[in-house]
Amino acid sequence: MMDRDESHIVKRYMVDACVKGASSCGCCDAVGVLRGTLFLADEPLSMDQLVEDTGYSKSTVSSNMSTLERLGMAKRVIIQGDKRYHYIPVTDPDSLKKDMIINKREEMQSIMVALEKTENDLRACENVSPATLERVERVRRFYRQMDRLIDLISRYNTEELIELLERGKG
Amino acid sequence: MMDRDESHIVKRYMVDACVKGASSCGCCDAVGVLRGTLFLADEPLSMDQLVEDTGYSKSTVSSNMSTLERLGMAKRVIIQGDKRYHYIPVTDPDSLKKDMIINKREEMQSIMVALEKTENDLRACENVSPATLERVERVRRFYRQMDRLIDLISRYNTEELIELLERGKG
DNA sequence: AGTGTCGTTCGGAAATTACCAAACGTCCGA
DNA sequence: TCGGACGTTTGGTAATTTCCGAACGACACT
Repeated sequence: MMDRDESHIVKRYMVDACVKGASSCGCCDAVGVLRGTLFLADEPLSMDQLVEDTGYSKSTVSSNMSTLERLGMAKRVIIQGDKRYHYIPVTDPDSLKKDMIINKREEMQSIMVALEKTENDLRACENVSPATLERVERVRRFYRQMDRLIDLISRYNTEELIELLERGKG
Repeated sequence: MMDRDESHIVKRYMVDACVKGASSCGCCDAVGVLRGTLFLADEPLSMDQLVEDTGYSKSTVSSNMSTLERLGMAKRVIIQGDKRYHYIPVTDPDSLKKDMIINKREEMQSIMVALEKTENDLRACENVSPATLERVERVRRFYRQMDRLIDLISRYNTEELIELLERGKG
């Protein structure tokens, strides 16, 4: 039998996992804690409940819930007869994959833009070694390829992709 | 004609791009600056040169170059008749992809381990709602799928993947 | 062994970030 | 139009992170 203290221990793993995941996207711990809490809740949580469950202040919860929303990891829902917001975790695999890819892609593209500018500037520059230019070109090709790949990946759902790649491997 | 000041401006884009990329893997700015500098160098750079070019201290360069190495973005090379280390940027697409994937995969797996523990603990727990358990299961399935997918992706090189997916799309 | 050159590690300072409490704006019902 | 319940924004503070200089250890050459 599991009492309340033990249930906190259960939460630990989930929260830790989410914190780890969050910090690897450059998010602060609070984002992970909130996501983990949301996952293990029996029902949509209001901000007050999140404040109580996590121990963070209202302002911290508010701002971090918006980043969680922006990342596509949580959603607001309306509860009938309650004017407060309530949050649910996003668990649908295809949504999660989609947002994961969208975020990664934006990253890629901003790097690509910078690489493009660099390449142009280098070409306009006289005393630059061909090797350097070649190197920048190569990296840019890499990012362009990865971007293309991510685009293609986004057009399939996960099962399709796995099947396609397993088949292709033969 | 481009003088030294203008060449610094050229560097800016590249360095900025790398800084952005670095911070999205949770690395500090110095990692990005060092990578960018390495990309635009005409030859392998010693630590002293990196210190001079970036303005960082020797200790900062040293520690951040090891993370750059760990991430597979830079490599040490031996220059004949010079006992100092020299660094070159990794620009080979397949190496870059491989390391990108390895890092992502380690991330995934540590999350999966935590999710597995959570799921087991939840099963051992009496008063947990089926909906919660279902939610955790779903997320775990997602990460398992993504891990499988990443594994498959790592078995192809980028061109093969792009071709396969373009063909599959039909 | 002694000396000089490298690279890493360590402790403290500076800068950045996360967090909180309070003030603020907004929406709804009275 | 007022009052109350919510959520967001804003300064200030505490904690973390980054960075530097100094000390240290390793290696090669004498």
